[in-house]
Amino acid sequence: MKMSQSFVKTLRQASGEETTKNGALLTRAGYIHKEMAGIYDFLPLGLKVLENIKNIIREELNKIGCEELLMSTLQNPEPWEKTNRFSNQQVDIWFKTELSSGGELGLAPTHEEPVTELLKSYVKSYKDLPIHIYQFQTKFRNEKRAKSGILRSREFLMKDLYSFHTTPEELDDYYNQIMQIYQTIFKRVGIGDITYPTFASGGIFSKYSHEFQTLLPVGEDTVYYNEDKSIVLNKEVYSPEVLNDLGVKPEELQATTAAEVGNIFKLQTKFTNPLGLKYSAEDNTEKEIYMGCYGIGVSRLMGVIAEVHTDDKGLVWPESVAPFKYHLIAIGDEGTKIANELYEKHPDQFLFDNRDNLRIGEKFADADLIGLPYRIVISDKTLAENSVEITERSNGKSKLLPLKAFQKNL
RNA sequence: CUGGGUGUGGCGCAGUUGGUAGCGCGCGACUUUUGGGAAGUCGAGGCCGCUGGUUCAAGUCCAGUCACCCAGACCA
Repeated sequence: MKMSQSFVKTLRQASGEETTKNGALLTRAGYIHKEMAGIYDFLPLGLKVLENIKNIIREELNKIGCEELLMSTLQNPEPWEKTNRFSNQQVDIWFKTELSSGGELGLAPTHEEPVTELLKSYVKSYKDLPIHIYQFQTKFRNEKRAKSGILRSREFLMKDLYSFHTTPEELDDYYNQIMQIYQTIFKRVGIGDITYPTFASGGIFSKYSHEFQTLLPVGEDTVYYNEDKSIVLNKEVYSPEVLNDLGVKPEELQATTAAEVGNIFKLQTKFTNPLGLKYSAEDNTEKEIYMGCYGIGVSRLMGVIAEVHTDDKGLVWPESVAPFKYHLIAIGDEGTKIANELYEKHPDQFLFDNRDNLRIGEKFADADLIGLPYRIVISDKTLAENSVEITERSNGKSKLLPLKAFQKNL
């Protein structure tokens, strides 16, 4: 991407409305733009980060045979009425709209009902199970208080996976498998060391669900954790009974704030029964289907990664999710010529700051702010040694690399 | 939703006892600069969130309303 051709500009100061690092830095660096409270646009760089995160999740889920689909956002009230989740009294975060003919519609806050309803058309026999399907989809939740940049939005991107099984044991196995996969995903996007599976309330059908909590000052949950035993539990389930269950004593736990980046539930038959999703077993009797759901807030995850990976100069993206690997800057006529050639050969690898008439300091400052893993400078100085200068964003260390060797590795 | 705070050029802010709006940055043109956010000259840009009221006169006072921020509550 050539910066001269992008409509996006970096900002020296973020709007005072953004009080968190993720909100302020992502805005200043041109990744996101706020429309309203909790409603954001993802600009070209921000979209690339989202896509990188999505691809990591996709790779991991596809490895274990999950199928991706894309369901509708507009919701028919009927299935939701069967589980008593369409009324504003029961679920107070609905955005609702209507057909021109007057019928009421909802904008999906989650997808348990429609996905269960969908499968009624396809699941008949034990031979059709298990099923694991997921999507990346925009969800709408009318939060009373959106806040913290893109950590708590009213419109956000979510990965939601649903699994359907013939037995509770099979659901348990699958749930445990997802627990592992999630940890791989969070590791790959660069927050593995501070993200923990966390005991949280499991609703009526299972004692616990698991949240994936990233320990973070701006997080809105309080969790208790014990690093040695690798135990983390949400404040909402903190009780003598639960501590006993988990085998920890109160004095072994430390309280801290955390941001929830994922949540997995064993739903059992909570949705399949009321919606009438059943299957015929080998003996031709009708049987219940056991369901699980597994979410990752993708746009929130981007915010959490941004919140964690920063320094006083700006963002410091992990290479796995960075919008580009290299931030390319040329100095002088010859440097510009070589940089252009390099860019034309590998346009996907570089964010090329080819803006005219900008002082070099400004370009460096923007490179730091935008936070790509490596900054490449090509100038008369480096070309005198047939080299480029490569600087790691994470530690600021620079070295010269022979131009040919650098090109070879692209 | 409760409590507190804030809405004034693109961004950050100032605006006194009511008298017709200003600063910094940014933006445009030109000149000189060019390895860490340059300097000069000239210039553009504002229904002071919105609606109503008081007044000869409202950014300023009053009422209503919308939006935004913070804390809390909520988060299936």
